[in-house]
Amino acid sequence: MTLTKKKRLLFEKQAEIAKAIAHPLRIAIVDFLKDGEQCVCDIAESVGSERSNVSRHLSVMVSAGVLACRKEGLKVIYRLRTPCILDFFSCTAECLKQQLKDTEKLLSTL
Amino acid sequence: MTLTKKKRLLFEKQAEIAKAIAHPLRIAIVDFLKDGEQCVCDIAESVGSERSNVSRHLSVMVSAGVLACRKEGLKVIYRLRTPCILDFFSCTAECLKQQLKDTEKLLSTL
DNA sequence: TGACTATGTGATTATATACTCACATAATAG
DNA sequence: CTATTATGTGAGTATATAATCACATAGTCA
Repeated sequence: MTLTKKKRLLFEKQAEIAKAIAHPLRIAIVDFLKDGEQCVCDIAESVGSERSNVSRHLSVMVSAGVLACRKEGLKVIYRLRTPCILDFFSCTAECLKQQLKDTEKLLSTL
Repeated sequence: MTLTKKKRLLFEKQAEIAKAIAHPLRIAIVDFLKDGEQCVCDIAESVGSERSNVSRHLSVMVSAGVLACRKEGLKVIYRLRTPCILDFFSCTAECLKQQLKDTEKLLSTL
């Protein structure tokens, strides 16, 4: 137990944000929202899942502070709250590239 | 089902990477490793958890491609494999700031 | 008002994950 | 060889998460 309470709390918050995008469907949602806000029904159609399920995923991401939403008539429109979330995508790309590179290096020694 | 197989696979990989850091202890580990590689025993002491538990968390992160490791005598030394993972930390900071800002805005209307 | 549409939620079930303990493995030193 | 240390793993339990279905709510329009 060498972590301070402050750090511990920060790490929990950070983990909550990471958790909020740690699901293929939620990644798909974030990807879909990168070009602008969308309603639940369009999001559901885009990612190919039930509305009730999508609605739950959306609320998780709102709770974590990844998404924000507003009502517009019958619809609820969701949007990314911080564009930096998209940086995560380029990092994952780098991770996957690095994985590929390491695999190639391993294979070349055989 | 409007997602292509290719996108679906990519989103799964990305989610796996996100999952790999979506835990307070794993965030703590990544934070500890930002200044350089470390062995399991030192990591365990730093984050304040059992070695067996830490070992499991480490293997999850290696599988996802977030960490890499090497043996050195009795010890196994872990390190971040892609520095961009640390960018996630600044993004979460931005998310938390934004949350605070929104809360303040809400309170000011009362 | 009633019909319709979009969204959210309760309850259930299935699955995944985390933690602990005891034990196994591997490297090293004597 | 034995003892020691660092690490990893199997099994069990507890908890968290996801998906589905049925239903509730809220806004719109005739």
